[in-house]
Amino acid sequence: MRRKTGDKERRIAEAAVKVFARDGFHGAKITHIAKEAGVATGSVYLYFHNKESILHHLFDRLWQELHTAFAEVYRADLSARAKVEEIIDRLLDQFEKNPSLALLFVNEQHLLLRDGTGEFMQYYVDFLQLGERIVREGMRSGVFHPDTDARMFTNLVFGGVRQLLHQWARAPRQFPLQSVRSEIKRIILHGLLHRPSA
Amino acid sequence: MRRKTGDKERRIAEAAVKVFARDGFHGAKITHIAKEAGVATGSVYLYFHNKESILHHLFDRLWQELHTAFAEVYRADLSARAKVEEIIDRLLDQFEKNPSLALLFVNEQHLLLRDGTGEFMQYYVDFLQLGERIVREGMRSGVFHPDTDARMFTNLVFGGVRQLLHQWARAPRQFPLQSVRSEIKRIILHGLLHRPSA
Amino acid sequence: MRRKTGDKERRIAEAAVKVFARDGFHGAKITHIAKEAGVATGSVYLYFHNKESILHHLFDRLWQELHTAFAEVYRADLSARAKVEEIIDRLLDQFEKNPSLALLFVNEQHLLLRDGTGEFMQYYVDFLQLGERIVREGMRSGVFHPDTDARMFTNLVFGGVRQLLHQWARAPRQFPLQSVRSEIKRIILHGLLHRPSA
Amino acid sequence: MRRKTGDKERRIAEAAVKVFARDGFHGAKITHIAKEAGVATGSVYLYFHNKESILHHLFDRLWQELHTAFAEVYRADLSARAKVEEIIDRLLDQFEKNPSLALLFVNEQHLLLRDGTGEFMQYYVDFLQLGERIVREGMRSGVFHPDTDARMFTNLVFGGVRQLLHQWARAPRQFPLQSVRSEIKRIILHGLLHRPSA
DNA sequence: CATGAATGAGAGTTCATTCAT
DNA sequence: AATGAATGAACTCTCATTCAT
Repeated sequence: MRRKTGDKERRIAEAAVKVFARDGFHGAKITHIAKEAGVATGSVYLYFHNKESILHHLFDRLWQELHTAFAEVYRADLSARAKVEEIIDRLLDQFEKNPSLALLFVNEQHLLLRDGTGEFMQYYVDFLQLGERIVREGMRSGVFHPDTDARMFTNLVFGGVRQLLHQWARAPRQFPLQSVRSEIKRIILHGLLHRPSA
Repeated sequence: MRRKTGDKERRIAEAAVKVFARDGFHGAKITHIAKEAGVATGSVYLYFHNKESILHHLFDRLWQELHTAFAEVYRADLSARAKVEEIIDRLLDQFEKNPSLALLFVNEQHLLLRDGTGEFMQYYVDFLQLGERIVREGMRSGVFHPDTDARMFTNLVFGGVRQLLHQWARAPRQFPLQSVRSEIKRIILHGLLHRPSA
Repeated sequence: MRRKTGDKERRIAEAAVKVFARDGFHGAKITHIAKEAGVATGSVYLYFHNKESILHHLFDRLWQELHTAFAEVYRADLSARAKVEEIIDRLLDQFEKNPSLALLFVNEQHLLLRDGTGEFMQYYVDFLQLGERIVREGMRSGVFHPDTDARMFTNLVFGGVRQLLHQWARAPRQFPLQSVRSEIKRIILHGLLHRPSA
Repeated sequence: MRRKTGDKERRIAEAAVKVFARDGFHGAKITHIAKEAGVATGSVYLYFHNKESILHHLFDRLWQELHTAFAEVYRADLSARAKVEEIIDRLLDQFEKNPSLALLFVNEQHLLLRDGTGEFMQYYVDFLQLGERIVREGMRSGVFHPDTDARMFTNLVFGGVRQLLHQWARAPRQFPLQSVRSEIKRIILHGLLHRPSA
C-alpha cells in the first residue's frame, strides 16, 4: 500500500493559507490549493471534509496556538502592564514568519464569525475576556487608569493590532514589525498626549 | 415608501448594503438585491455594470462622504487634539444610523483593497495621510507626545475604531456607540497607565 | 422580458423521458437532457429542483394519469371481468404512443420505490388495491374463482404486463401491442390448461 | 466465519449482492463492498475487472444456476404441466434463501439487458425459449389450451413471478413464498374465471 | 497477493449576466 | 427604461480505479 506520508495534510493546510491569503476564500479554487500542495484535487478531500472545513481547521489551529501563548502569559508572574505588552508581542510573534497567515487572519475571519460556530470561536472569546481580566487586574493594583473600560480597551487594542498587522503584511518595509510592536505599546500605555510633567 | 420613480439606483444601492451586510459579498445574490430593492433582476444592470461595481459604488460613496467630513474637520479652526476627537466622531457618525453599512465597511472592504483600484482608494489613503498630518501638527505644537509615530498611531486608531464598530453592529446593546466614542478618546489620548500626579 | 413560453417544462420533461429511457437515470446527463430539449443546461433548473425531481415529476404525472383512467374504469358500470380487461387495456394505452415512457416505467421505477416517497407512491398503492377490489368484486358475484388470492393475482398480472411492455418497447415487431393485449387477457382469464368440456 | 483464505472472490461476490441490493448498483460504492467483504478496496480489483464486471459475474452465476435447474426440469420425465410448475418452483427456490439476491435480480438486471452482452444473456434467452418449448409441448399433447401464445405466456409468467418475488423480498410476511408458489400456479393454470361445471 | 492512499475525470448545480419582449 | 426567463461557464465534490509499498 501507499503509506500515508503524514505531511500531506500539512502541505495542503499550508497551501491553503497561501492561496486563501492571495485569492481570498471565495476566490480560492480547490484545484489551485491542490496544485500548490503538489497533490491531486481529490486528495484534498481525504484530509478535509470540504473547502470551508479547511478554513475552520486553519483558524482553529491558529487560535489554539494563540490561546496557549496567551494562557502562558496570563499565568506568568508578571505585572499587568508587562502582561499587556507580552500579549501584544505574542500576537505578533504568531504572524512574524508568515505574512500569508496574517492576511488570512485579517481578511477571512469574519466568514467564521458570521455563524459563531467552530472550535476557534471559544478561543477568540476567551482571548477577549482574558484581555479584560488583565486590564482589570492592573486597575485593581492601581497601575492602570481606574476609569478604563476593560472591554473597550481590549477591543480597541485588538483592532489596532489587526490593522497594523494588515499593513505590515501588505508592505513589510513600510511597517516593520519591530516598530509596530514598540509603537503600539507606547501609544496604548501612554496615550497620545504629551505630559512634560510626567 | 418611495415608489418606482427615478430613485431606482439609490434603492438598489441601499438594498445592496443590506444584503451584502447580511450575506457577505459572495453570499449575496443579485436576485436578492433586486427583490429587496423592489426591482427586476435585469434592472440592476441598467444602473451598475456588474456585482463588483455595486460594491465599488458603495465604498466610493461612503469614503467620499467620510472624506468630505474629514476635510471639513481638517480645515476647521480647532486644536489638533480636538481634530482627532472630531474625526473619530465623524467616522462613527457615518455609521450610527446604519449598522448594515458598518458591517459592510468592516467585512468587505478588504475585497477592494486587494487590487488597490477604485475611487475610494484615494480617499482611504488620503484619510490615513490626513490623520498623520493632524498628529504631526499636534506634535509640533507640543500637545502630542514628540515620539509618536504618526502613521502607526493613525492605523492603530483606525483599526481600533473599526473593531469597536464591528462589535457595536453585532451587539448594539453591549457596545453603545456613546460609550465607544468616549472610551476610544480617553484611551488614545491618555493611554492605559494611571498617573496620579498628572 | 422574455415571456415564459410555457412549453419549456414539457420539452424538458419529454427530453428526460427519452434520455432516461435510453441511458438510464444514472447514465443520463443533465446536459444531454437540456440539449435534447433544445434548452440551456441551467434552464433545466428553472423548472426542476434537481435531477431526481425530474424523475419524480415524470412518475407522478404518469401515475396520476393511470390513476384517473383506472378510477374511471372502477366506477364504470361494467362487470368485474370487463373491468379487469379494461384496466389492462388502459395500462397499455398509456404507453402505446411512447415506448420510451414504457422503458422508463419498467426500468427506473424501482429507484423511487426504494424510499417509498413521492406523490406517485400513493397512486401506485391505490392501483394495486383497486385491482384487488375488482377481483374480490368478481369473486363475490361468482364470476371469478373463489379461491383466488386477490393481492397475488393483481401483482402477478401487473408484473406480467410490465414484462410484456418491456419486451414490446425493446422489440415492437416481435411483441405487437395488439397481441399482447389479447394474450394477456386470455391467459389470465382462462389459464393455461385446456378444458374441452368448458 | 471464514477467515482470509482463498475464498476472497466469493466473499466479495456475496458482499456485492448485499450492497447492490441495498443501495442499488449505482448507489453502491466499491469501498463499501470491500468493507462488507472484509477486504481492502484494491483487492476487489484483483478478482474483478471493474464494478460492472462484478454485476456481470453475479448475473452470470445466477443464470447459470437457473439454467442448470431448468435444463434438469426440461429433461425430466414430467408432464408439461408438471414442468411448468416445477420451473416456477425452481425459480423461486433460487431466491428463497437470499432476499438480497432477489432484489438484485429484480432491480438491476435491466442494466445488463441494455447492452445485451454477457454470458447470462444467453441463459436468459434460453430460459425464455425453454419456457416456450414446454408450453408448445403441452399444447401438442392437448393439455394446454391450443390458442396459447407460448412466448407471451412465458413472458407473462416470468414477469408475474418477478413482481411477486419483489414484493416478497420487500415484505416477506405479506407475501410468504409458499403462498406465492401456489397462487401463481393456480392462476396461470386455471385462470381467473370460475367454471362450476369444470 | 494484499493494501488503502492517491488520483483525476466527470457530473450536478449555481448564479452573474444577457436579451427578447 | 424595465422585465425576468434564459443562458452557460465554472466550481465543488465524488468515487471508480490505480499503484507504490
